[in-house]
Amino acid sequence: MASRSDTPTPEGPRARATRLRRETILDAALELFGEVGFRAASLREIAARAEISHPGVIYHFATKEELLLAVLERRDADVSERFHLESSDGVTVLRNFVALADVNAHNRLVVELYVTVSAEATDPSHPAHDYFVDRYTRVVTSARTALADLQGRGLLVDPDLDLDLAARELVAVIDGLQLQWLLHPGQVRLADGVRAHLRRIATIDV
Amino acid sequence: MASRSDTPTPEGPRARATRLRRETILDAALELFGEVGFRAASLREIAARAEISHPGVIYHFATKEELLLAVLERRDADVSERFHLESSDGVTVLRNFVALADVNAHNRLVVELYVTVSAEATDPSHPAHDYFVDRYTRVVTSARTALADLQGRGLLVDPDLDLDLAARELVAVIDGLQLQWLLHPGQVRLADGVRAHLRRIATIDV
DNA sequence: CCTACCGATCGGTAGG
DNA sequence: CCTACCGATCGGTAGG
Repeated sequence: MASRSDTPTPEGPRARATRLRRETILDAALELFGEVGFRAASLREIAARAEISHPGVIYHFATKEELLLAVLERRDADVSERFHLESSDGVTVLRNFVALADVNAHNRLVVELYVTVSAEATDPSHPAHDYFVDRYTRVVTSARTALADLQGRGLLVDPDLDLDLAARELVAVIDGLQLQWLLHPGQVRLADGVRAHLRRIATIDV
Repeated sequence: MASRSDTPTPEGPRARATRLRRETILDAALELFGEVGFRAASLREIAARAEISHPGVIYHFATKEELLLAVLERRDADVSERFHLESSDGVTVLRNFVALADVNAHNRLVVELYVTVSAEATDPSHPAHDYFVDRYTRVVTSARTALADLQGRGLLVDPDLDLDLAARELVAVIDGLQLQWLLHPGQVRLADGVRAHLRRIATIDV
């Protein structure tokens, strides 16, 4: 059985060194996957950035594919820890969408990773294809549930709003603005764009 | 001087064969660039799909980079021939955005190409980086000009709409929905999403 | 976690 | 527009 998170097993110096090394590799991989995508990224370049040999990377992550999934899962864990996109209060969820856009606007590497790899993963043979199909199902469902909550509370500008369409539009605005933000840095206001979109749909403060 | 387009120089059988061969190569390249991106696409695989040797591809397009730009330019020429995104009538321009989304919804290969390569090209070292930076400047400007026209004619829901933000949002909705459409085919209504977005902004029929 | 290595594949060139 | 070839680079393995 795993140790409780409030009384973790003490981490020895060896385990700590391994964990830090893995973090360094994940940092380098996130960076390169974002720059050139998964397929064009080489383990040797990731290894060089992590200051390790390329079989050293494979010692920690058995395959390049496993490394990509580890990068994505680490990021997911980080986001679900800091944001609550599963709350039952729709207003909270929508505010968290804006807050997440705001955080992303200060983390170009993460935005590059998601924009580049999600696009690459539209191909069914891509190793992260299933991951992104599931991810978008979850995110769109979360947006739809939030909007339905607002609809029930009379907080929508148009009470007959097409919730499926609107949920996908909200997610689309976030993704599309991120792409433009990468192409035209300094000219795109990520969080403002999402906020403006939400204000047009709901009579809430975001 | 080039021959007038209404009285073209007669095309000999040799020139015709060359043109058709180039079209075949461009078709194969569009397909593979869309599937795996520019960097991961190989000239050998493109050549195989065009049923030619890979030096044969290079005979027609000197480098892989030149081939990518030729694919994008052919597509641009096709779109600017069939749609008028530079009209001075804002309503026409916005209707053409919807019509273009509708056409794209029947051409998965083209959507894959733009979603995948535009994301990949956010990297400044990508051969199509400048192309996409310019392209988005043009498209966003076109949307902004159209919205400004509507504003002047009192056709906006919110007369104080932030035009820069709204123009980028419109383009973002189109791009974001295309990504979702590739990930969740059959569940995303591309043209409907763009139409719904426009109806929320302007009091026009689209 | 390193060095040395494997077979496969890459973009592009030479020569015809 | 083909065949044959070049040097470079790839993901992953063997052995320590």
